[in-house]
Amino acid sequence: MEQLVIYNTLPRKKEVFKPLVEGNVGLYVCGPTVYSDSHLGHARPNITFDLLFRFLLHKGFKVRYVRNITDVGHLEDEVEGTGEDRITKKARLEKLEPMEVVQKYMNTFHRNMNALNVLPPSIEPRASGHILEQMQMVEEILKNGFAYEAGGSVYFDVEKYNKKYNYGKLSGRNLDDIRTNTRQLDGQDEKKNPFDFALWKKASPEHIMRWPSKWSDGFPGWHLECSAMSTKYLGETFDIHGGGMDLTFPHHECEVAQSTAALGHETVRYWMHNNMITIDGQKMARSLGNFITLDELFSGNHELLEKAYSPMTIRFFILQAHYRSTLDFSNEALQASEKGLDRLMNAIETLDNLQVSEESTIDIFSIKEKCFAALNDDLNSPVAIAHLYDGVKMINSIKAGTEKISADDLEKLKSFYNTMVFDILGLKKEKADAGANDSVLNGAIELLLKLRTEAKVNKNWAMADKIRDELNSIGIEIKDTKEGFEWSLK
RNA sequence: GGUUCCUUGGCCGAGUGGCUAGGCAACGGUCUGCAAAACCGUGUACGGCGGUUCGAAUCCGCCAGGGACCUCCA
Repeated sequence: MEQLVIYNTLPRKKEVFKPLVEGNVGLYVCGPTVYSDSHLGHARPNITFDLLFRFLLHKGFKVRYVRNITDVGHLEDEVEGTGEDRITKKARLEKLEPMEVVQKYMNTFHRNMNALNVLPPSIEPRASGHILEQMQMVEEILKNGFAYEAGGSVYFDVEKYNKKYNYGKLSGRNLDDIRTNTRQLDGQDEKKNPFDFALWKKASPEHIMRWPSKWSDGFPGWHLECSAMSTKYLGETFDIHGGGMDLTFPHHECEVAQSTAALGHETVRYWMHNNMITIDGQKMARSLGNFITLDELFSGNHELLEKAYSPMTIRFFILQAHYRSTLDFSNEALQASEKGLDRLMNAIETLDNLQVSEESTIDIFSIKEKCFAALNDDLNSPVAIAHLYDGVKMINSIKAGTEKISADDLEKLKSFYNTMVFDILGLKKEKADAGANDSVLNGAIELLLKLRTEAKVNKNWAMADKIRDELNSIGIEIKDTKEGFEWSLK
């Protein structure tokens, strides 16, 4: 099979992916901060890297996929100097224990991801469970001279680090630009420079989430957890680190700096960033308040939604755009995905009822080859899907009798669609199989349709149409075929 | 303001020097008692203005519009 090429944010170009240890891949992806419901934007990185995970598995790699849960509160409103973090604040608003908030939204996140058919990662570490590792890393950075203690907090010394290494290399900045553009915040006089960031933060008296340390009762800085946990589970050097583009700076830049400062070398070989989902051309974000939660999408319960959209519609919608492009939300676009997915799935079902011939008049091999070539080219799922539709046309043509397929090719084609659509793209059937789980219903409908066939034989069109229309209105779709009829639950 | 990215037919979205993805919608046809589904056919799109080139949506320059990051963010 061809080699996988991925776009690496660090050199800003596509590179052939070669794992550090042959046959094995270490993958780390920034997971959610669990303080509110997951929204459409969160679906993107999870589906993107789920595709990567599945594709790597398909290629035969042994993958350790680590995706963290951020459940340690971090400073939210430094301007006001309250020092209150998101999780603590939410806990007060909802009168819950902080860990209760964490559990609640983590459960929702898992439920939503499961609905989207996102495979669970190999390890899902929580920041709160790795305070020790984070403190050890602070210790290392202090020892190496790239951090300083001030008033019970520990800050990363960006200027000093930049003299030896290059702060800004990932996000394409240099320290002079950052210096002139960093907002001057209040209550930061402890820092030598405004762009220094906290490794350990002393907790204010009202701050609930806190851990004892040699510096103070406090909590780790936000960027630290990913450095500490990726190193712990994937080693001092690992293959791929993923996350949303909005995390490139400062989060990932700080991660690079911390890891380098602690270990003396960089840890990540390939950085991958997915683009944002937009709404009216603007990024969908919790902070902007323009988000639609996944539960709202699944239920249709939101003023911007014309209807409910199934999890697979959402997944397909996301896969129909390249992960490095922005993707604009709209009802029209979602409905187009819904119908398109339906057509794809119908064609796959048709594969089970095709007549085989001696010879094939179609070329199934080229579709397969093109699909894999597309995915190998930086996970170009939209192009792979486009080729799948060429196959849909073939399948329907075979059914219509204008093309032929041999038994051998049919088996290959089925196997390919199963692998590509279900295993790699991670789509699944959502429609109930026709009455399969209810033989009574099954029999009743068959009976009605036989009566309808009789009515048709007698040219009693009114009766035939009545049966069809009324079954239709209760959610059963009737299609007449040459052989008689087909029906399915809508 | 700094850095950076984008602008493709009615909508969503690939592509990125010549071979004019794909989906949805629309129109015409085939099939059908009608319908649905399916199939066949139809649309010559690349923000504007210059330049490079035999040839540009694709490269370069300028202009216009929009976004992202610079603060928490997927």
